[in-house]
Amino acid sequence: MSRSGADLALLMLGGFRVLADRATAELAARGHDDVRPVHDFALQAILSGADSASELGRRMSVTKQAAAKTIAALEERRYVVREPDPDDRRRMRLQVTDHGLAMLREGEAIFDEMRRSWEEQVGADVLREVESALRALVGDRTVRLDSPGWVGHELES
Amino acid sequence: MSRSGADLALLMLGGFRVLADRATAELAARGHDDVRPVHDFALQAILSGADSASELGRRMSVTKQAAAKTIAALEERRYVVREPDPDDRRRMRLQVTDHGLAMLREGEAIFDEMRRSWEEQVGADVLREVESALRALVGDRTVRLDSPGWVGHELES
DNA sequence: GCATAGTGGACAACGTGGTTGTCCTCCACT
DNA sequence: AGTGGAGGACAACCACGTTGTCCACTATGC
Repeated sequence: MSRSGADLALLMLGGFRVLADRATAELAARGHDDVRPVHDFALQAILSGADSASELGRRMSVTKQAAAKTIAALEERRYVVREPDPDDRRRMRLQVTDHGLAMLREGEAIFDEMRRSWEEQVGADVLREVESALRALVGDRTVRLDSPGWVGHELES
Repeated sequence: MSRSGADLALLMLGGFRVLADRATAELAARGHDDVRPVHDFALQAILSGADSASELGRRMSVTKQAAAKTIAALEERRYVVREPDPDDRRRMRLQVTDHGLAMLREGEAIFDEMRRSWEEQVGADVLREVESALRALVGDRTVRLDSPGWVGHELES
């Protein structure tokens, strides 16, 4: 096979999609429907300090407008609240709600569980190698999440 | 770190994106601008027998409408031509042009070269393990390519 | 031979998650 | 006080999917 390079790329995309699709389904099963990993990741970023739209945009390497849309979605689903910043009247400070924290915890557990089960399947040392090899490939780049659509699909069972 | 599961997913996405972005840039540098890996993959599928919109849709696990749009893009860029099928007057038979073949060859070479260089970086046996571990995760699922936007960005250098 | 079911394809409307571009408010600095 | 820059909102647009509908044609069954 001479498509090995392309296949490899597809394999990575496939791996991500499998994980993301399962996580979406599992999250839905646990009561957080209509949530996709983007939301989880964004929430994570907000929690770890990206408390404004502009800042969130920077962290996720998307425009502030895109970040604002994500935030609007999160707000609508009650994962975050926005309140005017008393110190800077331009800003709307973001705050993760309890509901958001719960979702975050669920997401974390789901992803960790998937990792664990894969580890069981292929072996701990192989997984370690996979991770470090991927890290070598990806380097220090921030992983951008601007991938509309990649995750909004049903499992194909 | 307790985000290891989520990080792992992100790592895969990141790996894919690094590969895809580089391929896009490299393809552009070689005269095929405005081509993204989707096009390469679709062309590949057409070449290997998916010679109609419906069939292409089936192979790529998208609707025939989506496939038709991809085909329209490929046709516009002169990578394929559509001509009426003399035996079945409903069909428009697809044919990859020389220009398309050239792009395919370039794409292949680029992906293979990236694979080779990664192999050099992490070692051949590690790469083999990565591939088989990923294959174990992905399973027999067809990797869907319905990932709008994931690849149309500039490298961040 | 002919009605009916199914397939290929086109068109339109829509959804999602991005992008630019513009504008306004407010902060910060000279 | 005036000016530059940051935060944010709004609108238009793009890419790439999705449904839904419709038509032309093929294939099948009586």
